[in-house]
Amino acid sequence: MARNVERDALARERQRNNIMENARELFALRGLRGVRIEDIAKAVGITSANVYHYFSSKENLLMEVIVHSQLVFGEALQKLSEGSGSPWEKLVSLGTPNKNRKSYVVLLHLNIALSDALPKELRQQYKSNAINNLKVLSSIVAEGQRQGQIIAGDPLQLAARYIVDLTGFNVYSSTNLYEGLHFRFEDIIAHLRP
Amino acid sequence: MARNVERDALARERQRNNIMENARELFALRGLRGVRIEDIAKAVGITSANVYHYFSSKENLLMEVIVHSQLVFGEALQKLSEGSGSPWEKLVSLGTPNKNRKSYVVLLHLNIALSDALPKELRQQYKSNAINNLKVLSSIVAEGQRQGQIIAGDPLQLAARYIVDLTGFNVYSSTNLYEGLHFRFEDIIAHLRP
Amino acid sequence: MARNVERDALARERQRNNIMENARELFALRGLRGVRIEDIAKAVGITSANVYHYFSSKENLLMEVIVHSQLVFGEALQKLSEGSGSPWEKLVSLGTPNKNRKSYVVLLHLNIALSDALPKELRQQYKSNAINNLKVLSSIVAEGQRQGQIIAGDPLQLAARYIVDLTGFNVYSSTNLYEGLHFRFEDIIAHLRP
Amino acid sequence: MARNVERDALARERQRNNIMENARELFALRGLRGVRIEDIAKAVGITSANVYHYFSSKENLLMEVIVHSQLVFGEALQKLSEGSGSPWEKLVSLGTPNKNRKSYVVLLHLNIALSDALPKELRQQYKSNAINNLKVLSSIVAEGQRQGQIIAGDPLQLAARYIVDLTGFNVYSSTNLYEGLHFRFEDIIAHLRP
DNA sequence: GATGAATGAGATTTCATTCAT
DNA sequence: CATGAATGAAATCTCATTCAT
Repeated sequence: MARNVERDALARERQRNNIMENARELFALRGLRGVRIEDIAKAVGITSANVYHYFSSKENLLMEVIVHSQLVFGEALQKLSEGSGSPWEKLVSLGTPNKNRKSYVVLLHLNIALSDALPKELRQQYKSNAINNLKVLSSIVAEGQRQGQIIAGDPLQLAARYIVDLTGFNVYSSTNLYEGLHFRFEDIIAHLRP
Repeated sequence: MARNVERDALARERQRNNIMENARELFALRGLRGVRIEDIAKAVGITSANVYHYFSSKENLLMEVIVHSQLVFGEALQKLSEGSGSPWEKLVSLGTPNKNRKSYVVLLHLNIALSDALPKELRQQYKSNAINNLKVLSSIVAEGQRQGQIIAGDPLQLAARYIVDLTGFNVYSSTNLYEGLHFRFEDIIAHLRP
Repeated sequence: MARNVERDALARERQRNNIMENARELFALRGLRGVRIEDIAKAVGITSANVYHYFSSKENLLMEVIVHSQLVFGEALQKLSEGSGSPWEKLVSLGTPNKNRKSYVVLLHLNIALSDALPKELRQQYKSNAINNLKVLSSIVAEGQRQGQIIAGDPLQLAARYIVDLTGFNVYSSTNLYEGLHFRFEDIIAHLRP
Repeated sequence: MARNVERDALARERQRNNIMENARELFALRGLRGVRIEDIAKAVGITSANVYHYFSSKENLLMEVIVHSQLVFGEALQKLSEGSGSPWEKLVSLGTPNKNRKSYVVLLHLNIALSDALPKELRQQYKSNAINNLKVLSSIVAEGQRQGQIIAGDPLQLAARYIVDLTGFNVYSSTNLYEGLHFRFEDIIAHLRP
């Protein structure tokens, strides 16, 4: 019995994540307001009504997606920071496309979309999380500097600069406007090397 | 009888542009679904119904805004290209915030938001216009190379790289996530200098 | 000066008729409510606004069209009744397609449409005009009976019966549903011959 | 889980028919533009919004009503054709007012009103269905001829002639213009008797 | 949990009508 | 007269959300 309860809770959590991931992708592609509950439901393969078994409202789903995305990103960042590999490799890997790359695009979009139309509170929380993430990033940068892989300068400022590059690279890559003209992320951030 | 056909046509065109410009700002920040026709109408100072005197639908308005924005950007670019001033100054000025900067952000947003859900035809047209614009940009780059202001390399590739930077800078600036950490565009593209 | 006034009045009257005729045709084809002022204006080759120089409202235009149509039909009927030609020929000619046939189709449609959604007053007036017209028709029938061209019976009832045939024939002809299966009106009303 | 798919499908179909039948009556009397979705919804006893759960647009609803009406008429005709009773009785019953009579009037109206402004495709389909129905009718006529109840002649042509009469009779009856002057359908088609 | 039906609130769109030129 | 612009009122349509099954 207890087993079933646990199993149910697990299944529920899995479905919640499933929904959030689909929602995140859609929010990323079409903007926070450009997505209908039904779009998300369809992507997941369930009905709109069923979404409400997992999230109390669209607003709530949106918030959870934002927070969750940031959390996931933050965790990945932390893990990356603590993991093995040289700082430079870490920085490169963050921007290099792979199966997880989409998440960053999403974050990106959310950033953008956030500039308007979102509860102050959430926006504030989002901002402070972002800054925390930036600090983790800056620690990688600092370590890179120590190892002579990164140019000198305020690590936080350099981390922000790195974000500019990451952003530009991701948007450029995902819009895919100029066919034939591609970049490797490591070239984009090459100017950070000494 | 008392009508002046030319004047009418001009007034109409002016009002269309007026609406498009207001719509652009709003679409840029909130996306198609995040903007009500009434929002646009209010921004212009007319009635919702009157918007339909100029555009057949919200969807159509968006399309026209996209094309129009690109056109305006292209013209500005062309004018800049032909104008006086050093190539480097031209490149810097394009990214430096001023009353027109928003337009570029918009272009950006539209690019992104609409990578999905855009009529193939328009997307194709958009792409080809974008490439034309890129060519103009590359001519500025080439001139810069001739004058020793820009590093060597394929001008088109460098122009694309410039777009990456411009994009990153614009998004970073407009999201305004990390208060206190700002950049000047000329620093962002400094790596293009010899 | 007086000349000009007259001429103006005449021109005005002509334009009014022009509008009414176009309106009648459209009302006939699409129903009383299926026509927008702009449809009528377009058919005439003027603007919607200009229609209001001739008719105070759509409602008013509709009324005038109805009354006018009936009037025209009544006059034609009267003239036919008083004209030369045998009664049978007269009855045949009324239903036989020619450049004026459309009017009858219109009348027809109006009849139908009238069954709903029209001011009581107008409907009443329309009905009484219709009955007057029926009486004129019945006088032709009666004359036909005197001349041995029409079967015996109450002329009014026979006239009504004639209307049934005329209606059926006109609708059948104008819908043009069964290609290849056509009728001549005189065959439709052949049963009225002795 | 607690859902019964078959039952759901059936209920849906029933509700769709319910809406279509109510819509048909209204469209018949007032045409597409003369009927608001809310009128239909009210007649059915549901909300306007709910109508869109079953039909994608008012236009679409009209189309479906047209097709459906024809289908229903065709089925009734077929059943009548195969049923017991003499051919003559069958022909008479089709035109004799009863709870279903309105449907035919509707068909009529739609025919007329839509001769204009109807998608070519639908119009074509409508025509071919109409001809099929006419053939069924002609089989009744032919049987009537065999039994000596109908005059000689091409059954199809006679069936078409019957339609003229039916049309005229229905329109005449439903407009109700000449009070006191009524007909029985069997008298209208008496000329088809030998 | 999952679904289809149903809804209220709100956004888009239409249209008869007015008005300044 | 004639027109294009503008509008208010109303209709169409969308969508997040609830509910019975």
